[in-house]
Amino acid sequence: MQDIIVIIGPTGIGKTKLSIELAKKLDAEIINGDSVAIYKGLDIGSAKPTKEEQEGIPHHLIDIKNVTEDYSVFDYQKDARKKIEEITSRGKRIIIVGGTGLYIKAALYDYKFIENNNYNSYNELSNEELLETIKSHPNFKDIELPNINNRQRLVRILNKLNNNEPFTNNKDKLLYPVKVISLTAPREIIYERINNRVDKMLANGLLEEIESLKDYYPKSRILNSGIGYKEFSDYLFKNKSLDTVIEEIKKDSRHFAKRQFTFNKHQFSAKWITVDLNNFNNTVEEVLNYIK
RNA sequence: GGGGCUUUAGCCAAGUGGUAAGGCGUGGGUCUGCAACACCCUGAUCACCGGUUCAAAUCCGGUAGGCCCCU
Repeated sequence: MQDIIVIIGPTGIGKTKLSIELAKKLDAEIINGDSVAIYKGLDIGSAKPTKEEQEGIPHHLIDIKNVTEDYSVFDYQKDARKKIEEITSRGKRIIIVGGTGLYIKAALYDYKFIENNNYNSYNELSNEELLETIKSHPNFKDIELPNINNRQRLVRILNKLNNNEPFTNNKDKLLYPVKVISLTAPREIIYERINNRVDKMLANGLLEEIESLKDYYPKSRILNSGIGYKEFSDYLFKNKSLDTVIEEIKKDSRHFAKRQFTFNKHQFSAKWITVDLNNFNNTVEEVLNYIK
């Protein structure tokens, strides 16, 4: 099997563009690695490539869910692995692109999840009590515990213990041959691009997209957590000003980009490439050289 | 020319005698079922000079910047 090309990097750095250029030259198909582009209708705010921008390259795992549906790493792991097999069997090369590091990592590495678990949110327990319950649980062994303030993770651990799920840690075991390209650029430039891109999204009709989704907000997890969407909740249902919302989206995107850097730096073993924003072809060439 | 107010980290800001809250931003980090998630860490001797005091960001005097009023 040929190496899977994986393209990661902070939001707004040009991952999508690079993936399409590469796909054209390598006769590859693209698997989306972005947790928001999974959803139908979230086009502008997720910076999903339009049909024209896709230039005829097959794109997978885009628009496969409705905003009212939930989707998780586990689902992605299954879907992505299935796509990898499928595309490989057709003899085509694969490019995985996206900003959701955990999704991509869980698909490529030997992360263990099991089917059908029961989930309890333990609303009646305080964080302290959660921690105590975990520590005194019969299945509790040497598990690394998260910070006590991290309720979300504590609840997950307790659920794992109850369901007797494995805690095996195979995060360094790769399942496929890969070449990971991690895109970077000076921080100030990325932040500037992010700010500009948000303005562009609004000019391209983000507000209309939001209005069209208004009815789904109450019961959609993704609309209340995705950057570029969640911030509009207060605009639609309270009356926060549009300007404030726009500033929040920019801020959240900048923070996100920073976290992506951290994740990519420590969770992947990658070839780091500084993007040439003045002449993107140089970057494409550089990546092609690396792949060959 | 006279009078009053003001000056705390990149920004906002609490603190009126016992040795500097907090928020934002920034930077760093964690990461196996919400991951565009959740969470952790991150900074100052308080404009400057001098005085009072065992002890001053806190009181007194002066200098400088800012704001306001009067002539």
